[in-house]
Order: sequence, then structure tokens, then C-alpha cells
Amino acid sequence: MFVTIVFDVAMIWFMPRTEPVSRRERPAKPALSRAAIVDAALRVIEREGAHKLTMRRLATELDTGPASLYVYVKNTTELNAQLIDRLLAELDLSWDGAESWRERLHRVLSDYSALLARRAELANAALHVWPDGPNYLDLVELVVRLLLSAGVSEQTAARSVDLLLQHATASAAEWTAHAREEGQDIADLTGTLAGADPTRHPTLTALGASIFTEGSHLERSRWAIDTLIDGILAGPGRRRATKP
Amino acid sequence: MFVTIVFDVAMIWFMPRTEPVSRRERPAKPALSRAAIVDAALRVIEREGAHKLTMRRLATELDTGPASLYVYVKNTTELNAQLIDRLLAELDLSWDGAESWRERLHRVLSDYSALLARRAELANAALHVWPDGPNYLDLVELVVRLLLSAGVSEQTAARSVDLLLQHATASAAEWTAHAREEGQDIADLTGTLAGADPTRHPTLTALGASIFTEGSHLERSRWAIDTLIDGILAGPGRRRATKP
DNA sequence: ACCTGAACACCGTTCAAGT
DNA sequence: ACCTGAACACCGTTCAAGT
Repeated sequence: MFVTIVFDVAMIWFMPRTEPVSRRERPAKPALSRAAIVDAALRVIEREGAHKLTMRRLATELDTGPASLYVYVKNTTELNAQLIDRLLAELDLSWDGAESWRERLHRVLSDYSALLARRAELANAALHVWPDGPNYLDLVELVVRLLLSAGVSEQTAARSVDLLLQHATASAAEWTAHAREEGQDIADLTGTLAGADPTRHPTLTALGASIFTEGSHLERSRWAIDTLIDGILAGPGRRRATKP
Repeated sequence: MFVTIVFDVAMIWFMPRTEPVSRRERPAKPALSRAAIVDAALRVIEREGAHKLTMRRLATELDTGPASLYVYVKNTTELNAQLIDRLLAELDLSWDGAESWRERLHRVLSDYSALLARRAELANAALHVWPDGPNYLDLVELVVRLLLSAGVSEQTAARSVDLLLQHATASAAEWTAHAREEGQDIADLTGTLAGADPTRHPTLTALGASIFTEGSHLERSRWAIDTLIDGILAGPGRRRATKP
């Protein structure tokens, strides 16, 4: 302990009393901080795409070694959570009442989806991470508010946020995977379907390729959200009786 | 070309005319093949977990170098697709009519979800890859059949399979992420919510932590599937009028 | 022809050592 | 005290070379 104090005092001597020349000449390298790291991450994503964002590349962007990042960020998961929340700040989350709750819900969900889809791997991260920042809370706040004004119970509203945001996130993840050639494309799928055994898959062969191609992407995603909303409005109690 | 032929002929001389001793003594190393690779992958997953499955570890399991795998498998994505389809063979996909279509749908979706959730990272892969194999088609076949017998149109059925399976997959991915400590746990979330600004998030603070904790996991996932089904049954045309 | 050793170009994370 | 070079323990994929 005493040794530590002595050492600290000694350090005062070593500390530069004025800004060193190199600092003044290269103001391009700002002091590290959580915010600076997230900023740099955003820059890397914008410039090279989210799949290029790694701890090492981020360190290079900040002109240090990767070890330095771990002073401010626990791990990659935490960085992603931070990043998503920051990105969420771009969302328009106002509701003046000019739009119906249903239209507003459509808009905020597809905005959110588009935001994640633009940044590829981020949608993936969002599925695994609760981006527990103020901006994410803003988003949840708006969705709950819209649901309550649609007349659903508080319990249903609580459950519905999860369902709606999960759908939006999963759609973004799926969409980005297929947009780049990471997954297979639709040609492979229709091929598989064409080669399907009519005895083993009678219903599918009857429907044909329409399963994958029916409607545009936009139509389908609008339909999905409407379906979700309708299901939420049907609510418990009003659940249809099961008939065999 | 001529050189190649000469070389090939020369190779006949080099080829062992009988099984070499080492082959007969160690029948533990079977010939490589697509099927053998998928088998080995399954073994690795069962023994060490899906997150330990890498090309290199798989090669070790098969007692070769990683390069050898690329003779039979294009890349990691293709391997995952193959693997998921193989796993899907475990699913019970029969329907004798003793169960109602709704109950059967519940069962097949949670079976599918549980299958993916048991193998952690696999759910993730399933979200990005269309596991275009016969077993996946069996699954789609059953879901479409159930939907049609529920009385929905072919168009709606086609769109609904996507929605239902996407939900099941996303739930599995989310669940596995939170089950292991990969993401944060719920304590962090309630903490975030407790620290939320009541002015900025009035609706959320009013609802409190119930947003995350309301109901058990099982209740919530049953509710989600019922909600999806209700929405699908509501269908287009019967869409409720939007009221502001 | 079929298979693979070795290399290429990367990762996330830790920790001893520097100032 | 704060920061980081260098190392640890890995990755997926390719390609020249071996038999």
C-alpha cells in the first residue's frame, strides 16, 4: 500500500506537465472513452460494413491495440448492445396523433427493421442482446403506448412488445442474410421444391413455388405485422374455440 | 491432357491393390463423405455443444486436416443447413387427427423450437439458412396441411408458414442466448427499467418490471403462438377497421 | 484422382510490463 | 494509475504438393 502511494507520487513527476508536442500536433487521436469507442465503431460500420467491425479493426481505427478497448468495454456483446442503442437514436419515435395507432405501429416497426437490416450483422446481435439503453426504452415506450391506445390490456401490451419487436428483428436478420449471398438464394429453394417427392409432400407440390414467391417482400412484411396486430387484438378470452 | 492420362495410368501402379494394413487395423477411420461429415458434426455437438463445432474441430474428429472437408462441403453455411435438416429427422411429424389442428400446431412448433434451442448456435444458423432438405420440407408440409385444415386460404397458408417458423426459430435463438450468459440476464433489464426516467418513459415506469417478468416462459410462448394463429385466422378482408 | 500439410489472413481476450 | 505490446488460443478457407 505504502509502496503504491510512493509510486503514485513518483508518477506525478513522470506525468507531462504540458500537452506533449505529439498530442498537439495530432489532435486526430482523441482520448479513449466508452463514447469515443462507440463513435469509432459507427464510423467503421458506415465505411466498411458491420461484418468488418471487430475488436481489432476498431482498435486500429482508434490507433491503439485491441487490449485498450477492454478498459472501457467488457466484451463484444456489450459493445454491440451499446452500438444498437446508439443507432436507435436515429429513429423517429414521435406520435402526434395524426396517424392512427395502427399506421404508426407499422411505421415504427418497419423503421426499426430497416435500421437493423441496413447494418447486416447488427440484426443478429439485436436478437441475442437486450440493447438496454435509453433509446431502446424510448422505442419500447412508444410501442406500448400505441398498444394501450389500441385498447389492449396492460398484460397483453407487455407480452406484445416482445412479439412485435422480435418479429421485426428476426425479419431484419433473415432479410440481410438473403440480401447478401450469405444464405442461399430463392432459386435453390424453388429447385428443392421442384425436386420434392409428390407422394411425400403432396400439399407442397400442389401449392408449388408460390410458397416462396407469393407476393412482394413489402406486401408480405406488411401482412405479417397486420397479422400480428390482429392476433393481439383478438386477445385472450376472445380466443376462438378449437375445432378439429 | 496427354500428360494427365499418362499420370493417371501411372497412378494405377501406385494405388494399393489390397487394403493397406493400417486401414484394416484401424477401421475407426471411415472413408470421408458428406454423410460421414454430418454424422461427425452431430457427434461433436452432442459431446461438446454446438458452439464448439468448427471446421477445424470437425476435421480433428474425423482424423484429418480441415482442408479435407472442403472436398465434400462448400462452406460453413452449407454444413449448417445440412446439419439442421439431419436434426429435423428427429421430429415427430405425424398427424392422426386425434389432436386438433391447433394443438398439433402448438406441438410441432414447440418441438421445432426445442430442437433448435437444445443446440444453441444452431437456431442462429436456421435463421439465416433455409435448411433445404427433405426433412425441412416434411416440416413445412405438416404446417401447411394444418393451416389448410384450419380453413385458411392457400395464399394465407403460404405466408403463414414463414411467419410461424420464423417465430419458432427466433424464439429458440433468443432463448438460448439468454439461457447461457451470452446476453445479459433479466436482473440487468429490471435494473435499467428501474433507472428509467419517469418523465421520458411514463408508460414503462407505470407498467414496471412486469414487462419482462409477466408470466412464465412457457405461458408466454404459448400465448405468442395462439396470438399468431388468431391473427392468421382473422385473415385479410376480416381485418378490423383502423380507428384512431 | 483424390486428399491434405502448410500457409494466409484473420479472430477475441488476457496479462505482464511500460510509462 | 492508466494503458498496451505481445502472446495465447483459436478461427475459415485456399492451394500447392504428395501419393
